[in-house]
Amino acid sequence: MSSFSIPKPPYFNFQEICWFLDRGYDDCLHQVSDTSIRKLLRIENELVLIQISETTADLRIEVLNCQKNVKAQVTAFVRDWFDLDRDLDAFYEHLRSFPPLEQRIGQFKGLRLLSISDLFEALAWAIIGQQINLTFAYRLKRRLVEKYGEQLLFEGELYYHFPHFSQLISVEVAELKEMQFSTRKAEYLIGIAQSLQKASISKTSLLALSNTDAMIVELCKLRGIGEWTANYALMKSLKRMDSIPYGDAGLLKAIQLTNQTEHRPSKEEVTLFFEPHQGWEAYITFYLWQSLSTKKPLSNP
DNA sequence: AGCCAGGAACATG
DNA sequence: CATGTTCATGGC
Repeated sequence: MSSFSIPKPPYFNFQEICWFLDRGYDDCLHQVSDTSIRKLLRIENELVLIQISETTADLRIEVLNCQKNVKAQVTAFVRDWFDLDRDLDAFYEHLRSFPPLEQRIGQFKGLRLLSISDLFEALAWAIIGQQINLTFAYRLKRRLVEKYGEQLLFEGELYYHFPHFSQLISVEVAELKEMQFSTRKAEYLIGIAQSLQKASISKTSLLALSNTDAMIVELCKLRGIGEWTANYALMKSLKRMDSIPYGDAGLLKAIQLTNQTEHRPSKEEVTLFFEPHQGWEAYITFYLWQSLSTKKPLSNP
């Protein structure tokens, strides 16, 4: 087992991150305990199980199952996953000018936007989550991952990795329907896997575009991807800081709570809400989601 | 029991 | 262009 450290940036709250990752849902892609997070990575055709904990100044990374030197790749993954390179000082300085919003999300200082690096995983997770409650969405994701993903048995525990899109390209709709996917979700997932296989869309091609709006246009060409899904994927996978998942049920609820209005905001009101916050839309959305979850004590390992 | 969940496609007016 | 319907199950 190898281990190494990554220095914590200013404003880093490990506990807030653990809370976001473990908001009472059954996420099969990481395990959160009192003091550490475990996650299965895929690095150069190998499954690598890592455990992340914190010391005063550092994040401590332990590679649990692998002898190879994967420090560079694991470090890169964690930096991306935890968004460690973001300067949040500027964000919190900005929030000070907006008391109602700061009151709602200022308590989450040090929470960092948790990314989903793989574009297929981000899109698939968004499609699964369309219009259903999160409890059910996590259940569907688990069924998909257990059937088509990769797994590693370590010390009697099974750890899972999200399936690569190539695992879904020749799946039948009926197969997914058996797992209680709706026909549409099944069609969307398979179709998007096929689009990625054909390379008619890719993270690289999106990154080559100049702005978020152009990326949204490209993503929305795919069946099953509308404005919400496109923005969600841009926020979680490409880290477009100006992406806004318009229409998101949680976002609308949180904006209503922030503005203390009687009704859910219209799209115009959402645009108006974010108008003064250009460049921090994704972070504000992420923090607003966190503000909706009731924190529970972390479960024992 | 009924309504809404981290929506989108498709049909219709 | 604007509105209505459908999807599928869970939680409150």
